[in-house]
Amino acid sequence: MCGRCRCTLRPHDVSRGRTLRHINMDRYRPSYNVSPGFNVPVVRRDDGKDKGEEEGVVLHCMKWGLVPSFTKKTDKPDHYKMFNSRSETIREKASFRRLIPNSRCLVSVEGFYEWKKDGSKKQPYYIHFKDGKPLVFAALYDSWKNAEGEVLYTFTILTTSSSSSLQWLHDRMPVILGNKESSDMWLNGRPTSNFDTLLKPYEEADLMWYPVTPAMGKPSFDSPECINEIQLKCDESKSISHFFMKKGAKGEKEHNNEDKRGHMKNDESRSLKEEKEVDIYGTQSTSNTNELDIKPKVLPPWEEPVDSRLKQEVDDFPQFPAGMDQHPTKTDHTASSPERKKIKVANNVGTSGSTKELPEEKHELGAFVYTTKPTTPVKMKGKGANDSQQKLFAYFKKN
DNA sequence: CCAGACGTTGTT
DNA sequence: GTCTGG
DNA sequence: CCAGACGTTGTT
DNA sequence: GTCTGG
Repeated sequence: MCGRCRCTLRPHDVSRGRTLRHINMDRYRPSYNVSPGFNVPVVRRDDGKDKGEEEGVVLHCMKWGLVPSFTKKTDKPDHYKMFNSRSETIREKASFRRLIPNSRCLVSVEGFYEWKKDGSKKQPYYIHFKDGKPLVFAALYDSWKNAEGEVLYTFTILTTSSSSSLQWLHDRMPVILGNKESSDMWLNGRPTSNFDTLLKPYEEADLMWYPVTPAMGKPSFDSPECINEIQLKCDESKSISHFFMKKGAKGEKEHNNEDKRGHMKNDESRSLKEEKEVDIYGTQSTSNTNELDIKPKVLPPWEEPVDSRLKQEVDDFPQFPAGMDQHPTKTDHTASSPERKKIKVANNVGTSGSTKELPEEKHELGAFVYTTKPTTPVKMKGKGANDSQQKLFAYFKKN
């Protein structure tokens, strides 16, 4: 994958010293935190037209995130939909297939970011070449004309499976053209060429990486700080262990049943700096074990845990029939009057209810009959929702 | 014939 | 634009 | 890709 | 969680 990168290169670096004709380069803004929708310089062929151009190659600033030429003129361009394209399937996909013969281009960046997922936690890493030279990505571009007649050039970065050394971080990586031969082939190859040999994971040992501040996750955070290496926090269990160690008596019961493998996993990096010593015994200084975030247990309604008492109450309800997604009304026909026990529940919450007229449908479930029909939505969360409603909301979120 | 799609990623 | 599906 | 929101009627 | 916005 490749959804964020650093491109602070000078135009001269992108064109590798060649003097190329510039197109829209005034739009280029170097950035440590480039995301889809940004203008990025790409190198592409410029055959056909002006014959006098050097090398038939231009340096063209385009927006990252492909908007196919057949996109409806009235549509709002969405650069996040196709900022990547799977190299394995570009020959099959209508949006990419037609670009392979004559719309290949090269994207040069100093490095890119990848987020490692650990359960619900995400840690960004910066990946770059050991010697700092630019990474050259294989890309495809297209142009689209909007309703005003303005032409928009966009590109998509090809992806492939990850190299063996990056597999731990992510299962996809951008297609990196690691030498002049391969980048020349992608740029200058004949329209009918088979480019399969280029569209492979980059397996050489000169790709390096290290963890960076999670603050760069915000697309507006553009600063050299994005690529500063950070010291990863210790493994959760270790931190907790230290927390208890400090408070409790030192000679007390040891926390021996913790996962002892955990802290090694989080320390993956391959950086220019000296190899870090592996802290096998967890005796590393606590100096970087920053303040433990002890959040007060005040959660917004949509994160509130289900109250066990109410959950029990709701669990007594039979499951909704499959496909029921309207606001059902439950009627307990075991009661003497059908109207006596009518409880409205909602399983699509947070929106103002459906207004379309739907026929009433009945679903029998044991002693109960569920009736689906458009009703005023039950307020389930936020200010104004009562306690019971919020708990119901939590319940339905869980199921 | 016309209508409709046309994409990747990840997965709490 | 071009392919697939009805 | 990640960040950020997640809400409305009627009127105390 | 899930949707929208950048």
